[in-house]
Amino acid sequence: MRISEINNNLVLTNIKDFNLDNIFDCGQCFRWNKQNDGAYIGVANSHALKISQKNDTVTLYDTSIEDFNNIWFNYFDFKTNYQEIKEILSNDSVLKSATEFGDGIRILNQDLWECVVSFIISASNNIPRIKKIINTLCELCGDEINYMGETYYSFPTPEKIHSLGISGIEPIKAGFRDKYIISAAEFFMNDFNDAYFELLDYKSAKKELMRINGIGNKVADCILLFALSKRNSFPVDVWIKRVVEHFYFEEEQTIEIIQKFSQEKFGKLGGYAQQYLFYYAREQKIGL
DNA sequence: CACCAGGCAAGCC
DNA sequence: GGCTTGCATGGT
Repeated sequence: MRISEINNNLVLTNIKDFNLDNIFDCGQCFRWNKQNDGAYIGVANSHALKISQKNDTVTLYDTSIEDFNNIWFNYFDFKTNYQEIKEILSNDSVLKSATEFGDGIRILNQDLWECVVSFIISASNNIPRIKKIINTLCELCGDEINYMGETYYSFPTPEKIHSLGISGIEPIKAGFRDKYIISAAEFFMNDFNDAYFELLDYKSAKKELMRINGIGNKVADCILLFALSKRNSFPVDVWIKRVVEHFYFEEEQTIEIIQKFSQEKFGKLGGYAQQYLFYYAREQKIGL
């Protein structure tokens, strides 16, 4: 990767294993929106960003090299060698196809608190509505971010959300999940924070997360994978269940069996495998 | 009108 | 323990 600063934009050249459509459409994040010109605009870590790609050149608009180093380099997981991961996963014929299909997927390193709330909202919900609820929440009580002449909103703090209470967040129409969001905010105002979880391994971090009402097995695994760098985490949702059953089993299996099978099969690369499979299952219509 | 959506908790046995 | 059911809301 080579970085040059042109006007106020950062231009990254010779970028490998990186495709914005793959990254933003594989279901890991909810705050990026495609523009008419093909670029994406989103907010992460209280910073807005417009980003576009043409082949192996990626442009970050109106962004300083400091913000790239402090925020976006880690957010887009540039430290990880995806070529190597795909090579290893390709030993399995199904993953060979899935990694070719979702060639430019990367797992974003997302904010913990935002991830907790986002995946609480994801339960028994569909992706367009998850995005809408999160966006409304940010507009309701996030801080204004002025960027390229437009106003965007940061993800609200636990304190801010908690101060509104269940009735206060009613406008976001989260339905039965509203009480879970408020109780999660309490945890993050008291016992929980980033530093606390950094000390814990996969199993104990999962146990702690599941103390929160609204966080079960699958939601916890998503948070571990997307915000806590537990790349062995293999979240099993309905799509993953279908795709694993389709390729590796003759008939329907329980979630527990799917999860155990996949974790043993993919090991420390489980999270990457899960993302390639999820994208493959959803985008490549294979009769699932 | 049913049925479903990146599940979960509570209530049963 | 495992299994069933209700859950808010919006889209088909």
